[in-house]
Formats: sequence, C-alpha cells, structure tokens
Amino acid sequence: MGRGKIEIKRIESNTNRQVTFCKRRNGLLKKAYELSILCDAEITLIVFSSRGRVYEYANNNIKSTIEKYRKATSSAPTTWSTQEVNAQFYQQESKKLRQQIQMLQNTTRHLKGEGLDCLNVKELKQLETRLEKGISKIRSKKYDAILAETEAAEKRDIELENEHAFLRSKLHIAECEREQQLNANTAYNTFQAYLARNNPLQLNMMEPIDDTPPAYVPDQKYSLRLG
Amino acid sequence: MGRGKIEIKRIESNTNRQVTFCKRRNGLLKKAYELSILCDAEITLIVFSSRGRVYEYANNNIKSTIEKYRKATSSAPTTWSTQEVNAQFYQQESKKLRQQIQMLQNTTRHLKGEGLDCLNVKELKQLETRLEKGISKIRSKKYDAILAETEAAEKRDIELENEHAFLRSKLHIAECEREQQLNANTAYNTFQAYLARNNPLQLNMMEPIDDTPPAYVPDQKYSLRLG
DNA sequence: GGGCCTATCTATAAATG
DNA sequence: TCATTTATAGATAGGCC
Repeated sequence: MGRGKIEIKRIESNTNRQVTFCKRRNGLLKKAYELSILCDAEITLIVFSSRGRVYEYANNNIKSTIEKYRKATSSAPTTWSTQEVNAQFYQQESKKLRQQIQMLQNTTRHLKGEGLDCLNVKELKQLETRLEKGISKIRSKKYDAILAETEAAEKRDIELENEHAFLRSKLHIAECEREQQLNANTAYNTFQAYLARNNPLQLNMMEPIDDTPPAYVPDQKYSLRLG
Repeated sequence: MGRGKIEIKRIESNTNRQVTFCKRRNGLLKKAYELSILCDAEITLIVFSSRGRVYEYANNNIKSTIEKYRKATSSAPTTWSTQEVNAQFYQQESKKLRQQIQMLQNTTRHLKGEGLDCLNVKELKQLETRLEKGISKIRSKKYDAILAETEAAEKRDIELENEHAFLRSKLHIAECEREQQLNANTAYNTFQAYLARNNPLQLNMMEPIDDTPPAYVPDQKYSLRLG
C-alpha cells in the first residue's frame, strides 16, 4: 500500500528506513490497540528501533502479561530466567556459607575454651596441644615484636640524642657569635660616648644611629686616631 | 478496510469476534514481521486470545528482548520481579556471609598461632591472654573429664570386685557341698567293703551299685550298727 | 546548522468486514 | 469473494535538541 509495491527486505536508505519505521510502528501500535479492544485480547508489544529506542504497547500491565506468557510457555521448565537461576544459585550459596560459619564458630568457641561439653578427654587433649602450640607461636612472635619495638625505640633515642647534641652545638656557636657582637657594640658605644665628650665641632652627631653596627668600626677608630 | 467502517469497541458477536481476531491477529503478526525486516527493529509481540490461547512474534530471543526492555525502562527502579528481589537479597546475603567467614577464619588462624604478622605487641598480648584463658578452661574441663572417667572406672572396678566376690562365695558353697557328698560316698563304700567281708549269706551283693548314694545313708549306718 | 524524528499529502497496495 | 476501508510508499516539510 503506497505509491508502489515494495519488497520485504531491509531498507537501505537511512532516511527512508527512518520514515518507514515511524509510520509502520505507529500503524502496528494502532492495530495492536484495535485488536485488543475489538477482540478482548491481552497484548504486549515491545519494539526497539535500530538505534535502541524503545516503544511499547500493552493494554494490560506489561509485566503481568510477560509473567503470564512465562507460565504459559514454561511447560518445559528447562528454561529459567537469569534472575531465577541467580536466586537459586545465591540461595544455595548462602546455605553452604551458613554451614561453614557454623563449623568455624564451633572451632573458634573450642579454641576459646567454650562449649567443650561435647568433647571427650582425647579431643580435649588434642585441643590443649593445639592451643599450646598456638600460644608458643604467639609468644615467640610477641618476643620478636617487642624486640623490634625496643630496637626501634632505641634507634629513635639515639637519633634524638644526636639531634639534641647537634642543636646544642649550634646553639653554642650562636651564643658565641652573639657575644662577639655584643662586645663589638659595647666598643662602638664607648667610642660614641667618647666622641660626644671630646669632639668640639660636633661632627657626625646628627647622623641617625641604627641598630646594626658600622661595618668597619676598627677602620673608623684608626682613621680618627690618625686624623 | 472492508465492506463497511466499524467502530473500535468490543465485538459482541462471538463468531464475528473470533473471525476478526483470527484475521487481525495474522495481520498484526505479519506487520510486526515486516517492520522488523524493513527497519531492522527488534520486536516482541505477545497476544493472548480472550480464551487464553497465546500467540507470539519475536524476531530475536524473546527473553533477551524482554530483559532489554526491563533494563531500558528501569530508570525508575521501583518495580522489581520477585526473582530479581530474591536474587539481589541472596547475593547480598552471600557477600555478608563471605565477609563473616573471612573474619572468623582470621580469628581462628590467630588462635592457632598463624598469620600473626599483622598484629602488634598489644594485640599479641591480648591474644595470648585469651589463649591462656582458653587453655585453662580446657584443662579444667579435661581434669573434670578425667576425674569422671576415673570415677566411672573405679565404680566399674568395685562392681566387678563385688561380682567377683559373689561368684567366689557361690563357688565356695558349691565346693563345700561337693566335699560333703564326697565324704558321704566314702562312708558308703567302706560300709560296702565291710559287708563284703562279713556277710555270710552274700545278702544284697548282686544288687547293682549306681553312682548316686542312697538317700538316707546315716539311717542305714545306724540301723546296721543297731542291727 | 545538522541529525534525528514525526507530520502531511496523495496515489496506490493491502487488509478485511 | 470482493467492495471498501486502511495503511502506507514516496516526497517533503516541520520540530526539537
């Protein structure tokens, strides 16, 4: 139906295919709707376009229709849905894991000395032996660990002591330098006082005096003496 | 398309509805097929007749298409199938259980004195204390068990001894009776010999002699003595 | 503007009452 | 079966990101 008859095979032209998809999809959905109404049928129609877009028609709940279809076709119950298989698998897995946990808990309880009533003398002796082995291993490991920690602490002590000594020597040097500077300053001040008392022309008295001592104090002294 | 236009509403005539269903269903399936071919679309079509018969078209695996649809529409993940919920639940359960097993195995290993490298001195000490407590409990239980077993053995000994004594006394009585009988027999034989030597009439000598002694030997003796 | 989708028009094929 | 209704091919335009 259309301007010409067409062969039922994939339409090569992208545009034509796209347009035809749109038209025929609408037609299909409409016909599905009409059939469901006219004949009281339950219909689910799912269409994926080639680019992955999804269109659907369902006159009823789509999931319930799918479930109904599953039941209707599962007379051969060999095919399980992924979810069903998963559920079963993990259910069994859980069961096994729970059993394993039971056993492990029993073992742990016994090793902690609990729930021993079900054991006889022989089993108690075996348990005791095992615990003795364990405790000896633990003590050995503890000894190693203590040794290691002690060594680490000693090493840290030594390092600290070294650093301490280094800092002390540095401080000593700094103090010495400070003292030298103080001595120098004292000499300079003495010289200034001397100038104030003995310079009749008041030379240099108006110059600002900053904290840093003049670089060549001795030269000044000498030059003054020579002058 | 047909001899007359029809209104889209449920066809009341059963026969007409049936015929229309058959025709339109085939038409729908055909159109679905054509669309899937012409436009390279993935289509699943499920139709239930009002009498419960199922018809379907799917150019691809119907289950995989349905799964694809689920995923495509599960941007609103409010509706999960029972199987999906189950699978998820048990999957999480398995995960948790596996973690629990991991922890238990670690604990057990530590209690056995294995895999201790990850522990520090404090943890090792705690472990040691715990093991010591365990071992003392086990020893106490072992002591109790040994005691119980010893007591049971002693009790059994006593019972055996009692039984032994009882048997011995019974045997003693039996031996006494036997001896008395032997003595009685000796007296009888002596008497017979006496008869043989002193009885001129050979009275009673031809009587058979059986092993069982006569019931009243003493009386015979006395009677003979008196005679 | 460009790619993708849909609507409109019309002649004709297809569906179906 | 077949008259008649419907669907739609082809071409093109409109709308939306």
